[in-house]
Amino acid sequence: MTDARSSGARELRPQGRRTRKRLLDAATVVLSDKGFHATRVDDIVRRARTSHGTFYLYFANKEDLFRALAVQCAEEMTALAAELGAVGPGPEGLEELRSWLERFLATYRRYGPVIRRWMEDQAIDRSLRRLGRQAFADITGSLVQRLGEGRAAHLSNAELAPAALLAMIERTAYFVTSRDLELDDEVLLTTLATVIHRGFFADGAGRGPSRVRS
Amino acid sequence: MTDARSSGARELRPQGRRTRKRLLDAATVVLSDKGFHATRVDDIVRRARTSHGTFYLYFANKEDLFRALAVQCAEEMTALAAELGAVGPGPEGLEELRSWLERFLATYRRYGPVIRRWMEDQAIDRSLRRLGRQAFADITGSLVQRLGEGRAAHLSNAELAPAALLAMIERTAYFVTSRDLELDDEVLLTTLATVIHRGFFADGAGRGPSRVRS
Amino acid sequence: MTDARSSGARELRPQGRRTRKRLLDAATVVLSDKGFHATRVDDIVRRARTSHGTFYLYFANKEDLFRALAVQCAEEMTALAAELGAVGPGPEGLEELRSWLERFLATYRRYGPVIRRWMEDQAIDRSLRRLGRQAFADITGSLVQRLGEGRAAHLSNAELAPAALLAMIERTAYFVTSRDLELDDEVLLTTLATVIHRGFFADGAGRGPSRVRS
Amino acid sequence: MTDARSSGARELRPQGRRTRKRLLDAATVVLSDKGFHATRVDDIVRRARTSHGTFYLYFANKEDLFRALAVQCAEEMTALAAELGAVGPGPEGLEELRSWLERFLATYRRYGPVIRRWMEDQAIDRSLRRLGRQAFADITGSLVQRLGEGRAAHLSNAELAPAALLAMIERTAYFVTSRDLELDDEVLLTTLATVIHRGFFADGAGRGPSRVRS
DNA sequence: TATGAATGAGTGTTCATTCAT
DNA sequence: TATGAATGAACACTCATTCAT
Repeated sequence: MTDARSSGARELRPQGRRTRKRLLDAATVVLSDKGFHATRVDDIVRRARTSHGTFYLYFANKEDLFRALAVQCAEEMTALAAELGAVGPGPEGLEELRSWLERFLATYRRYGPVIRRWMEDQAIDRSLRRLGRQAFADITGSLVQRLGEGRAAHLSNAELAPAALLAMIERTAYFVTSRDLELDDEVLLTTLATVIHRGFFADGAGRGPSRVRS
Repeated sequence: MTDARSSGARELRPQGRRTRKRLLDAATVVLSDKGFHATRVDDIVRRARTSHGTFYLYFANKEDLFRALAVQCAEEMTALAAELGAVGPGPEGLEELRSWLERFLATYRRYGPVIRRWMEDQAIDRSLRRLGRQAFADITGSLVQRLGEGRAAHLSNAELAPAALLAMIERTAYFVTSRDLELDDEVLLTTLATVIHRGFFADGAGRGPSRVRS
Repeated sequence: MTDARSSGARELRPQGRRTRKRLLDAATVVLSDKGFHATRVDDIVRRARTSHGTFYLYFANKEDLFRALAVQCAEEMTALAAELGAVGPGPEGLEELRSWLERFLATYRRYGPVIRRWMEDQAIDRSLRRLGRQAFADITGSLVQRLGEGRAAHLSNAELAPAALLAMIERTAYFVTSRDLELDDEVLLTTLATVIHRGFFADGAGRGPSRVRS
Repeated sequence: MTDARSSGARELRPQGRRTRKRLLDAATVVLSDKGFHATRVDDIVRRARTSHGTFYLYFANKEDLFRALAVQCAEEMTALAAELGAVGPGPEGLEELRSWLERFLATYRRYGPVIRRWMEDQAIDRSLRRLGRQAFADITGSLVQRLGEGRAAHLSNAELAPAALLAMIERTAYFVTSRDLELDDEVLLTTLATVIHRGFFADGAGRGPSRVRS
C-alpha cells in the first residue's frame, strides 16, 4: 500500500510516474468538462483507465490531486509572470502585452478549473489558498512593476489596479474557453490588449498607436 | 402534498408569504457565508427557523429557491442597467460612472453568490443560465450603448469589450466583498471608475479629467 | 436533517425516541452476535428495520452509537457497584457475593461487547476509555472497600487485587455468555462466589462455610 | 505464482527462512503496538523492510501469518503447562506457583495479541480456535491436575475453576503489559500467586504460609 | 526470491427529497 | 400551514490480495 500521504511524497518508478501522470491528465480534462464540484473520483479513474485503489496510491485524496495540479499551475504562472517585458506607450508595448496575453490564455486553457477555484471557492484549504495567492501576487507584481514604469499616475492604489486587471483577464479568458462568448482568440487578444494598454498603461498624449487592427 | 412545482406558482396568504420570505432571506445570508456548493437545505431552514417540510412547501427544490433569488437579482440588475446615463469624456462622465458602480456594488453585496454562480458554474440548468445571460446582456447592452455614444472607435468587437468590462467590475466587486483585498469602497470605486473611463470610454485628446482624487 | 453531533444532543419526540431505542437495541444484539469490529452499520439498520439515513439522524457515527451504549452500561455498572453489601467470612458473606455476581452476570449479558471493548481495544477514543475506567473504578472501589472490611491482610496491593478479581469475574462471565464453556449459571455463580470468597475475602481460620453446594 | 497455500508448506532456503522470520517478528511488534484489528499488512511489511508481494510469498494471507504466530505461541504454552510442578499448601507451593507465573508473564509479553485473540474474537476461524483451545486446555489441564492433588474439595466443577483461574491470570497479565495498571512485576506476581494459592489450591487450616512479602 | 503496481469489493457517511401527522 | 422523521442513492476512501517484471 504505502499510501500517498502527500502528493509528492514517494519516489516513483517509471510505471508509477506514468500512471500518476495519466491521473493528472485525466483530472485536467474532467475538471474542465464538469467543474470542480461535479468531478467524481470515479470520473477521473475511468478516464485514466485505472481503479479507485490506484488513485489513492498516488494521491491522498481528491483534494490532494487538486493540489498537485495547483502546484503545476502555480509554477507556470510564476514563470509567466516573469516573462512580461516592458510595456511602453507605443505599438511595441501593445504588442508585448498582446503576446503575453496569448501565453496567458494558453495556460488558462489547461488550468482553468484550478485558477477558477483559487478565485472562487470559500471552502478551500489554507495551503491551497496560499498557493493561489502567491501565483496571483507574482502576476500582479509583474503588472505593478510594468505599470510603475509607465508612470500611470492615474492609478492611485498600487494593489487594486493590477487585481482588477488580472480579474478582467481571467474572466475574459474564462468566457472564451467556456464558449459563453463566441469569438476567436485573435479578436479577444487584440481587444483585450488594447483596452488594457489604454486603460492601465499608456499615459500622456499620443493615443494613435493603440488603435486596433482586426 | 400540494408541493410547489414552481417557485411562483401558488397564491400565498400573508403567513405563507412571510415564511417564504424568511426562507429567501435566510438563503441569501447562508449563501454569502458558505458559498453555493457548501450551502445545505438544512442550513437555510435552521436559519429561517422552520423545517425541511416547510421548505418544500414553498420551493420545488433547492435549485428552485436559487432560481427565485436569481429572478430577484435579475430584476434589480435590469433596473440598474437602465440607470446608467451618458458617460461623456469629461468629469461628469467619470462621476456618472462612479455613482453607477456604487449602486452595482450594493446589489452585488446582496446577490453575490447568485451572480457568481451565473458566471461560473457549468452545472447549471438552462433556465437559470438564460436568466443570467439576460441580466448580463441588459447590462452590457447599456454599456454598449454608452460606449457607442462615446464613439470609442478602438473597440472593434461590440460584444467583447462590455463583457470584459463587466467581468472586471464583477470580479473586483467580489474581491472587495470577500475581503481578499483590503480596501474601502471609496478607493475601489474611484480607481475602477477611472480605469474604465480611460480604457473603455474616453476617446480623443483630453485626459486630464480622468485623474483620480483619493 | 439537524444531524446528531453528539448522541444525547437533540430533544426527541416519542417517535424519534422509539426509533433511537430500536437502533440501540438492534446494535446490542448485533454486537453480541458479531463483536464490535465485525458489526456493520448496515447490520444494525437492517435489524432495526430502518435506513442508513435514519441511523445518522440519531448518532453522529458508529462510534457515537457505541458511546451511547457505553454510557448506559456505565450507569448500570456504577449502580451495581453500590449494591454490593458487606461480605463477611460466614455463609451470609458468601451469599451476598453470589447474589451480586448474579446481577453482574445479567448486566454482562446485555453489555458484554461494550465491556469487552473497554477492556481490550487499544484503538479506542479518550472519552470512551475514561468512561470505562470510571465504571471499572467504581466496581473495584466497592470491592476494595469490602475487602478492606474483611481485613484481607494478605492482599498487599490495594489496586491490583480488585483488578484481578474483576478481571476474573469479567472473563468468566464472558466464557459463559459466549458458550465457550458449557455450564449453567448456577454452577458458575456458586464456584465463582466460593473461589472469590476464599481467595479474596475470608480471613482467619474457619473455612467450612465456603464449601459449595451444587 | 508459487504462492504459499499454507504457512509451513514449502521448504525454505536460508534466505527465505530469514525473510519469513523477519515478517513474523515484525508482526509480533506491530500486533503488540496496534492490536489485531488495527494491524495492516502494510504495517508489517514496512517494518520488516520488505514488500507486499514478498509477504504473500510466505503466507497465504494475513490470517495465515497469524496462525503461524499462534502455533509458536501454542507450543510454548504447552511446554509451559508441563512445567508447573506440585503446588503444596506450604510456602514451597506458593513459590512454585509464583515462578511459574513469572514464566507465563514472559510468554504473555511476547504473544499477548495472539492469546487475546484466542480469548476474544468471535470472528476467528475453526483451526485457530482449536489451536487456542488446545493450548488453553493444556494449561488448565495442568492446573486441574495440581488442583486435584491439593484436593481442593471446594471446587466442584472441574472445568470452571481452572478456566476462571486462567482468565484471571491472562487478564492481569494484560493489565500489566498494557500499562493500564501501573505496577511492577514483583507486586503482580506476589499478589497473584498468593490469591491463587489461597483461593484455588490451599485447603485445610494452616493459612500463614500464604502471607505475602512485598 | 523479490518488488512496486494494480485491483475492486466493501464500508461509513452525506444530504436532497418525501412522508405521516 | 407546519413539522420532525424517514429514506436511499451517491460518494470518498480502505485494504487484503493478485499481477507483471
